[in-house]
Amino acid sequence: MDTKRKAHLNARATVLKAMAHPTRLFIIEELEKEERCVCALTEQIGVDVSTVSKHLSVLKQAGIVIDDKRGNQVFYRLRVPCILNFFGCVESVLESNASDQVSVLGLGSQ
Amino acid sequence: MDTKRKAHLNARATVLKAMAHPTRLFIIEELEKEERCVCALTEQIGVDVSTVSKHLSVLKQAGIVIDDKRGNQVFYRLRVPCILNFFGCVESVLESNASDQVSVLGLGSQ
DNA sequence: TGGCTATTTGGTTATATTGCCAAATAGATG
DNA sequence: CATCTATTTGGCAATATAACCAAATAGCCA
Repeated sequence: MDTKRKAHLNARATVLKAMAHPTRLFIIEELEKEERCVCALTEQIGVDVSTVSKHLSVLKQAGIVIDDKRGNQVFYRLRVPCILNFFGCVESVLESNASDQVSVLGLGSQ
Repeated sequence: MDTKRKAHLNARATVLKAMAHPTRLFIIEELEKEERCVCALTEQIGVDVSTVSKHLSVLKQAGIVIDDKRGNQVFYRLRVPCILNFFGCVESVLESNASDQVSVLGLGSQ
C-alpha cells in the first residue's frame, strides 16, 4: 500500500469516524433541517452542554459543519450539502441487516 | 428524542463506526474489486493475521461483508453493492477540506 | 463595572478500540 | 493419525473516546 493511498484512507476514516456516533448523527440530521445554536441542540439532546460542544468540535474538525458566532450564541450548519444522500447506503446496509437478522443490535454506543 | 429514533441513530452509527478505520476502508475497497481470502488481505495490508481477522469480524457484525468458507480458506465479499457510491459524499467533504484547508490531517488513526 | 447567558476548555474517570502474541480450531494431505 | 496451512479467539498493553463537573472565556445589558 503506497503512502498516498494510506493518506487517503486516513482522511476518509477521519470523516467517517466523526459521523460514527449517535449524538453526532442526530446533530447532522437536525442541521439538515436548518442551522442551530449550541443551546438548542443541547436542549434537544439532553446531555451536558460541554459534551455537545465537544461533539460539534469533532464535526467541525472533520469539515462536516461550520460555525458562525452571532451575539453570544454560536450557530452551526452543514458545510457539505450531500450528507442526506450519503446515508442511502447506510440505510441499505440496515435494511439488509433487518431482513437477514444480522446482529447489529447492541453494538451501538451512547 | 424518542426511543425509535435513538435506536435508528445507534444502528447507523454502528455501520459507520465499522467503516471508520483505514484498514477496514482498505478492505472494503479491495472487496469492491473481488472477493478475497483473509490470507490475501493480510499480505496486502501487512499487519498480523489476527488483526485482519478482527477487522473482518467488525465488518461482518455490521453487515457490510459476508464470509464464505471454502476448503481451509475463508473468502470475504461485500454484502451490499452500493458501498462505492456511498463514498461520494465523503469525497465531497474531503474536497471541501482540501480547498478550505481544514486541518483533518493528522487526525486519522492507524 | 457587574452580572447574566452562551460556549469552550481542562481535568477526571470509565469504557472502547487496536495491535500484537500465543493458543485454539478447522480443513487438507501424507 | 500427524502435520501443515488458514483462520479465529483470548489475553494484554497502549491509546482513544465520551461523559460529567468545574473553571475560563466572550458577548450582552443594566
